[in-house]
Amino acid sequence: MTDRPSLRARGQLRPLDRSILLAEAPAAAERVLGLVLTSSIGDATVSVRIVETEAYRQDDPASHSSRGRTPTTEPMFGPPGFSYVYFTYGMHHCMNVSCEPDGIGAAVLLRAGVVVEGVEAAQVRRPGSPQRDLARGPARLAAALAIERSWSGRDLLDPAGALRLADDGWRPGADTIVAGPRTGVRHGSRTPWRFWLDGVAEVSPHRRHAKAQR
DNA sequence: CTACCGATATTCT
DNA sequence: GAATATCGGTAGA
Repeated sequence: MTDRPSLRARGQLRPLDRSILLAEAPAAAERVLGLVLTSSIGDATVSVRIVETEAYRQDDPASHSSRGRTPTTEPMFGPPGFSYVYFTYGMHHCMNVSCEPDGIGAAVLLRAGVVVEGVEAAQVRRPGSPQRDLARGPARLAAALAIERSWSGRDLLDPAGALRLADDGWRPGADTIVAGPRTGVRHGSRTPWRFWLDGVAEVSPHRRHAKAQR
């Protein structure tokens, strides 16, 4: 069980080394756990500590990049450390961080976070939500941080950007990271490319795709 | 807790 | 037309 105080404590934010995202998507997805994503979109600043991720690669039928480079999936094919935001089910946005070298279509989906700054602003964006659920799930996380598709393709490692990913000095212990099958995917549902921090209440409940196969 | 369902836009067949 | 990297509601165990 990861102790709760460590999830909320904040040290000095340091810029990330882009090379940590140069890794293959599953390794990059593990490395993103524990990092802090900050949004200064609109008139509020909201930060979350990432506690759940999923890896998507080019040779993977569940990945948006598997059917080639398109204008929407372009950020997945660019250099590591850029945002890829997609719109799905007619109403939800989801946020990814590109990984792997320039030219390869891969990214880490940010599935859940603990709000460590700007709880009040997040509550305004997600009225009626219990605090635990403010960023529990990829579309909820995007909503809490006011991320929409216009924020796709941004460099998250630019310390002056409105959307930025950083390390505040806290890192999860290797023995607190758990892996399992990805949530809601129809193809490739047996690949254990979902990663989360053990025992953290803000991790989203696992949902199988209704017609999951392979 | 699990299971189902409807809402809804973009992309693919 | 059909499918979808989801969510929030309701119903039931």
